[in-house]
Amino acid sequence: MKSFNEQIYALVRHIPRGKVMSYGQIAALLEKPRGARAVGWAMAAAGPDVPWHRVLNSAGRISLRGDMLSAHEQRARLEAEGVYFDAQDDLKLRDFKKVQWHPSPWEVRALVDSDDSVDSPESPA
DNA sequence: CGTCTGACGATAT
DNA sequence: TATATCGCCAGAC
Repeated sequence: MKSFNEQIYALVRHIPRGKVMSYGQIAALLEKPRGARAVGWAMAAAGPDVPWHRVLNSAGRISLRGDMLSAHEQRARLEAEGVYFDAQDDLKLRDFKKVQWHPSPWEVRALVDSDDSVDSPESPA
């Protein structure tokens, strides 16, 4: 059984381009309904192969880490995938519900189990 | 080990 | 509807 972190990365790696998910949603799909904060922690330590920018909070808004730079980069990456932001709140998605990915629980387990990627930079070929 | 921290989230005010 | 609080999980010390 993969660790919670590994499962998180495996799932996030499979979020389709132009789609997003919330921290709590990811935790719930991995059978830890109250593990949203842990997901955020995992994103902070995510490697370059993890599309961390496709993960937002439950309000469909970018969560800040203190500096605004990372938030700005996250927004830029999402816009590059065709995701639009609210004109009133530049960190909030315009149509969060429409771009949110809703994989079924069994689909999630299947892709998490089949994902053999590892977090370390040196993945065995 | 116990304690504190944080890219969260639901509830109470 | 907009803050303030409190609970949770994995890690860092």
